[in-house]
Amino acid sequence: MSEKRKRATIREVAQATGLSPAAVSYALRGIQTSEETQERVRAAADELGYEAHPIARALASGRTGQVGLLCGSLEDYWQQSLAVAIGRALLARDRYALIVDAGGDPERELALARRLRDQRVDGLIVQPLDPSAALWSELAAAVPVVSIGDALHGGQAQGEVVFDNRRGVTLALEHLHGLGHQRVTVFTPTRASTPDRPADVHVNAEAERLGLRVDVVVVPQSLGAATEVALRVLGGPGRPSAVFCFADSIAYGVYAATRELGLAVPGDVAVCGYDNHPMSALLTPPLTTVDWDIDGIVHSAVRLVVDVIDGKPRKRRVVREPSLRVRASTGGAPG
Amino acid sequence: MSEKRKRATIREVAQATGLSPAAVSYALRGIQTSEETQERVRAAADELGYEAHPIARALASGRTGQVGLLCGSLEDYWQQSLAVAIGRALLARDRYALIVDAGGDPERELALARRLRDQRVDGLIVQPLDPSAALWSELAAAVPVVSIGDALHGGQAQGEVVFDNRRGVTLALEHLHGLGHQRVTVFTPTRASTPDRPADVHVNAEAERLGLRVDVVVVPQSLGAATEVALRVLGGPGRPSAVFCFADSIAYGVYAATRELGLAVPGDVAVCGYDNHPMSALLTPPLTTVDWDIDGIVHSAVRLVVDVIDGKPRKRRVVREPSLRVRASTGGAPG
DNA sequence: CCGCATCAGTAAACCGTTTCAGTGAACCGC
DNA sequence: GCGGTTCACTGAAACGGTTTACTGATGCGG
Repeated sequence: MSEKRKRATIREVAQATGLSPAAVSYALRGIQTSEETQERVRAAADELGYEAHPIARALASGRTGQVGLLCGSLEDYWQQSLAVAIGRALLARDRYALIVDAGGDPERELALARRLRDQRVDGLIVQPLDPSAALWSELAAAVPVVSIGDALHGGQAQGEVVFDNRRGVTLALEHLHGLGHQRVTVFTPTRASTPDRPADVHVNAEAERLGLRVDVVVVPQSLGAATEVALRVLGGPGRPSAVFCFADSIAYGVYAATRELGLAVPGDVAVCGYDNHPMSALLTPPLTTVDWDIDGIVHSAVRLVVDVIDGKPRKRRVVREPSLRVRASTGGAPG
Repeated sequence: MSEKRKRATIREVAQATGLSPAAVSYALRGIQTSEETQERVRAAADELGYEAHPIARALASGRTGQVGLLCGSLEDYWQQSLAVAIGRALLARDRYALIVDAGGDPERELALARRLRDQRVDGLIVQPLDPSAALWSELAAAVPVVSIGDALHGGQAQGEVVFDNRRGVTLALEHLHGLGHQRVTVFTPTRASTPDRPADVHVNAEAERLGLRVDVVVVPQSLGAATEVALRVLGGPGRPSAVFCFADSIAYGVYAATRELGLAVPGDVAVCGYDNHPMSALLTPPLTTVDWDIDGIVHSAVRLVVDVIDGKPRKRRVVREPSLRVRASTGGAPG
């Protein structure tokens, strides 16, 4: 039941030190003041328990210290891990993350991006569902944008952590092809159809090159929905001998379906994922998947956005290369 | 390359309508003004593309529209799901969540709680690692606090979503006892030792009642760390016939350990979890676990915090009851 | 027709910083 | 010893809303 005592303001610190509020503001930021004054001000601030009011500071300075994080779909466990890690990394740099989730809906993605800009975030990290949307250039003009995964079209983003999805697809399909599979069903999460859409471009190109027959099926990003779709595909006639899932979370749904259908993995159907979520190694059989070095991605994205915000010029574009983790779900390794 | 055009301010809307800024402020909030004026103001605001500046609003009104969410450890997958769901629910109520992660460290928890208060969040949802810390009462005096899980001591929280952990422990231990186990190792995540600590109180009480021998082992909340501890416990002499993990994530580590050690679940060791994360049903064997109805928890917590912020009196305390999902990992069901 | 509310709206203060445009004083080279 | 910088600091103006105190007009009961 402590009384709600008012916090000290910069004016009180100014009064206590006999300086002007402006001088206190400068001193606490270590600029435009003598060492001695800074020391004196710090002492008085500590004494009074003064801490700058972040809202007032944001209004005056135009910087909120908050970064928007716009995720394609947080139903996806890997994206959850990514979001958590980014939030943590931002906090370590004294920034707060505003995490929002488009739920796989490109329109919602754009609406949320607008909302974040209207909240005056200092920067935006986005995993674009629709990299080609015209809105991105408008947004990038108002706030620094860093993209993760697919690059925004036209290079509007101030920073990019690009996934070499072409390489990822190649790794997966070559692996399946090398194991003798002729027909592969590809499960890909909902996305806006764009020229870069991996499932449309890379998959078809790579399949053609390898002489592989592929069927692309769009799957909502949730365990339940993925399970349902997988039940239909694997339970129906003309079951493929292998499936390639464009997210480990989708592969988890496939596992649920194979269990329900009594199919053996990889005996009846081989499964390959994408992301390498930690749980993937724990499944039975462990999931073969394309690994993306989440730490490096997080580090690059946060560094890019913070540097752009702070006005430091820095490499704008980082390309990430995947690697294949071969495990038992494709029969490519002992189980 | 659209130019960074300045946004309209309330003064411009006032000018356009021939009203005072105050009147515009009132009109847009639908108070103290005639219907007709409100309509006229709305039209002008739309015309100018005016949208209130959230920072300025926050400074003047003292409300930021942001709610802090302080998680015990986001290494835990269930807590990740909880955080995501709470963030989504808050957004649906036009609030942003500031999600931070104590990483299992009670001191860090308190430091972060302070930081969130200093950020001027309107409210705080917390999954307390240390419900007994004196700081809570100081915090609760400054900002509405809603606890999830263990209740804060002394009833300082303005809202509580309480987990009946005693019941959860009873369900798990009775189940294992009923299957004939005599010795159970309990893996519990790091927490401050408090009078309410479930592992200390409920487990011991229940074990005594059932005539069960239990060993409590504290485990850091991460898959890797849990695996390591489990390897030591299950690989050493005197292996228990059953383990009870106070979080499904820990059970995942146990699964990894049993795999490495070549132990059969539940044949060599039965495993029971706590949380019922969706992945738990997908493991081989599916994990028996204590289920907590995450949707209800999220709904209650968000409703409590929002109502307190909005000054609506509401039931302060909600108690959640768990149920046991019996699956094959304890041999209690066909696998 | 008086006294008292109520209503719709206004002017100004306020929220607590940062930043801009000075201003003396000290210091510099010459 | 003089013009020009640099240094350390000040006063006031932002930043863009909300809130408080007040005002004139209208309505209403008696």
